[in-house]
Amino acid sequence: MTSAPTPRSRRALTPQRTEGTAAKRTGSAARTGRVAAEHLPVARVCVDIPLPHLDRPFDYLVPQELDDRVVPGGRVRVRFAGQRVDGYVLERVSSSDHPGELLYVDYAGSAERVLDPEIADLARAVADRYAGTLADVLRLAIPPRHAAAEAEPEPPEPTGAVPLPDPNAGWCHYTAGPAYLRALRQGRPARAVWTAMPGEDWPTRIAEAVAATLAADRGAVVIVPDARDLARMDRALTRCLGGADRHVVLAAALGPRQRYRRFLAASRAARRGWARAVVGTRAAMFAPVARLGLVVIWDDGDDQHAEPRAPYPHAREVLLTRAARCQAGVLLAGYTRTAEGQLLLETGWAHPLVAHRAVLRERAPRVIPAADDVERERDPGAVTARFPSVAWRAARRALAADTPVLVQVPRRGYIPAVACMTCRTSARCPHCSGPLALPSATAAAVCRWCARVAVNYACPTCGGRALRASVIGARRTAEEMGRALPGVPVRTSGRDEVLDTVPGTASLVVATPGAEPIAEGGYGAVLLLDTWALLTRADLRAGEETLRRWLSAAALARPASAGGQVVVIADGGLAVVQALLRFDPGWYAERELAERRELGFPPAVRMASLTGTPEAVADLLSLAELPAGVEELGPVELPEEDGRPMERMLLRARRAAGPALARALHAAAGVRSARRAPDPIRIQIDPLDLL
DNA sequence: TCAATCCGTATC
DNA sequence: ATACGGATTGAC
Repeated sequence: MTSAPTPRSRRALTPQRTEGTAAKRTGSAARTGRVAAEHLPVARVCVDIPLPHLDRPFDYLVPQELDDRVVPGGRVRVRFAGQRVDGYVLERVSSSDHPGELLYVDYAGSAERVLDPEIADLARAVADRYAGTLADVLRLAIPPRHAAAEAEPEPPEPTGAVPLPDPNAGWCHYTAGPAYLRALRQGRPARAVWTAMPGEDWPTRIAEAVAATLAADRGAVVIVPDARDLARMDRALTRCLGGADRHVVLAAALGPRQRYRRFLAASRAARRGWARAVVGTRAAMFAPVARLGLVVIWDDGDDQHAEPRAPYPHAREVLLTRAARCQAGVLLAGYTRTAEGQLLLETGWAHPLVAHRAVLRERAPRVIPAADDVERERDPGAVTARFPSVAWRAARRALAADTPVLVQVPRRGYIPAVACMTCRTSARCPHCSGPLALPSATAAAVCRWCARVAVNYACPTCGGRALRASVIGARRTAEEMGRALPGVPVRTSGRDEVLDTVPGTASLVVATPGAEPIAEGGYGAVLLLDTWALLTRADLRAGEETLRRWLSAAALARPASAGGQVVVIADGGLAVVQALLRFDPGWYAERELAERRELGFPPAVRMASLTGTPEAVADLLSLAELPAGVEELGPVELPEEDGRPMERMLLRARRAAGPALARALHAAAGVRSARRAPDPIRIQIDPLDLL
């Protein structure tokens, strides 16, 4: 091309090309002697480069010899800015709008269509929502290629009808339960927030919902937090779907080959139009499924559902987006209800599925709150001191009845939070409602969000002026308790070793939250210890999270009629404890959401956090054309990284301004990366850890 | 007047 | 990230 004064405008007049001319204007083609494919010679490619300003398709010519391997959704290798990079073919088109010469696609390994069109579309939407790039999302969505797995033979299409679930088996105990199953059976996009009752066999209930969906010849995606839940879900699906050939289990932990193999199985089934179920941990939220009719997420409050890699999407949000785009049903499920679930109910987008009160009373264990007296904290080492007599009584009673006892102990390493010395209300910034921190024993409290110093802080609840950082740290109590209860077998289940199940006989099971084994017939007693550590976590979601953990442990107890007791060592006046006592997480979620509305926290608002060096954060902010009404909080200092100071800034916007906020941040990041700004910035939308 | 270097911009 | 073009600088 000769240099024109305004090449862009001149080239814009160039008419759309046919395949022949497209090939001719490529100089490199003449040199290499390559010829473009006759039909649809242009491939629009998403190159695997994470730079925000390159987050758009690039066009390449398809050489004749690769005609049948450069397929929409396939992988290719292309030259980009002088380097060879991988990319995905988004589509094949007859001509390009690109004014310059097109390069040829270098290489296409196989014609396997790993990027389903629905997923490409979803990935774009997710990237937009999270101010990220399509390439980053595709990296989360598509496992790395493993060539050997592509050559393996495919299983045949399963034959025979899916057994129909009985809507009166388990779902009849929930308001609108049978109607929900019926709607799925008819292929309607029924959306529900389900609060499972204690003792519920939730994998079976979910499997029934999946069976109803498959019976309507639509597909389903089920996401669970961890491998243990995945194994349970797999078993339930095998049982309810009359075999293992109608669902695919996906998990990152499988290893590269198995992982790619399973992904291919799902992908090929979807391409053939076989309605199937995919079940997995969070990466499976992007698995291709034909005619998606239902998305399910179990325990959507579990932080395992938040992807730690850019652009940090949350499985709940991805699935909701996906369902909305596909007209699919939704089942947001858990023993508890998140504020996000509550919001879906209050906007009328989803319906509640809650247990009928009478059944709940029948199934629930008895919950006994035991006062958490301040005295004990002076002597945290002594088990007996941490362990009120009510708890000992409940434990001994359960053991005497030859039933197991579950002891839930928080994990170590919670960040100390600041609370009122007198009434223990968490201390919040009077200006922005962020959490306060005590930099040192003598210094005044500082807001972790807006960095304002809270001088003369007064507790809004009791007027107290003294603050203290709660000293937290859960000790392993297993041996000590074992010593106190001689002759009783003691088991532990935690990070290092997670037990799936324990026998229904007298034993002591000490577990950290999320690692509680299921006991045959249920636990005779569940003891919730060191609850102070959970309740005062320096986390906005401390209350919700505490209830979630308590309920998942309490749900494993026997019904009160069979002697099941739950002892929670906390003040019975606290709302969280009240919610546990009444087994009413819906009530708590209402309060929680109302409070977040008042304080301006997600999901009532959209938040964005910007993390980086102070210069980088300031630079990004100066470039970003933020929508009107965005509130800037901070910045606050973070610990140094590689000897460089780091800070974090929060942006608060109305939910409706969320897309515009993400767009503005992505655009600003694009400008920065285009001019090779040295320090990167992490942009997170609605991050879980809003400290 | 020419080469070495810097800066900005595009990457198909 | 490179890669390239145009502007800028500095030595002949």
